Amino acid sequence: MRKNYIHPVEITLDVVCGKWKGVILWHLQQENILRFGELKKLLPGVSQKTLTLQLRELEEDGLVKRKVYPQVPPKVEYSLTHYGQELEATLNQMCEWGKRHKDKVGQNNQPVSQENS
Amino acid sequence: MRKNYIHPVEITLDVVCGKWKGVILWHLQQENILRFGELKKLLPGVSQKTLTLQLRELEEDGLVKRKVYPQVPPKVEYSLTHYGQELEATLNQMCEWGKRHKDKVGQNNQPVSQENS
DNA sequence: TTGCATAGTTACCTTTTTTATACTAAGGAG
DNA sequence: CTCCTTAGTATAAAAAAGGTAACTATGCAA
Repeated sequence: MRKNYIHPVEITLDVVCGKWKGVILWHLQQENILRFGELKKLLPGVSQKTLTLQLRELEEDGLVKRKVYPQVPPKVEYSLTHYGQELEATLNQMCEWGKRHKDKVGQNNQPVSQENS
Repeated sequence: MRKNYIHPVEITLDVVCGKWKGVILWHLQQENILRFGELKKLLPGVSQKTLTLQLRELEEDGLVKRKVYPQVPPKVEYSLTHYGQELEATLNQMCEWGKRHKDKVGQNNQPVSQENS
């Protein structure tokens, strides 16, 4: 157990709050099955290490299933578990809110004053 | 924007992913208006500084309104903005998922409070 | 023999986030 | 005059998260 949660929303946030987890879950929801390399291409900027770690945590939290094919070169497929699939409504809500507010977020902290020295 | 988002869900996660932000938003959604000290009591374990910082970030992201009464001792009231209120559906979804899976994520969990959505 | 393929691992480092502790302002009560 | 109140600041420290670059395994193809 990682934490004494004060409220159920924290449980959800806890498993979903990693820099890339939201997008990972979203893509797995769309595509059903994705290989490691496919995910990597879908997340421009992730490092191998970070992607591995995010996937391992999602797996540990029971959201993602990891299927390893005993081949060389390796082949690993990721998909949502039943638990992960039940996040669909939440992810959709987050997507909707995000779309509505993408123009709003973070516009009041623009460091624009470079006029005088 | 603070980041080059590759998907709208990231926007939402970005403004909601702070250690205490989920519960803060939840309580503000329930109570409409809360003073700083009331919030502090509702979040056992939070430090003054962290609570201040979380609230400042929520304010900066346009989710929370801060109303200062020019008194001594000071009185400051926090409430959700319209933007913040629009997170209601998302928060409710997260709460529901969290309740369903509190037994899954970490087995030796203390029971979470059963406030209703 | 060399090189390529995939899905990692490892060591090291920087940045971000959170915590702990002490301190402040200004009026009213005693 | 001193203490109490609230909503913070200031400073330092610790912890967590994420990034970079190099390295691994093993079968196959040239």
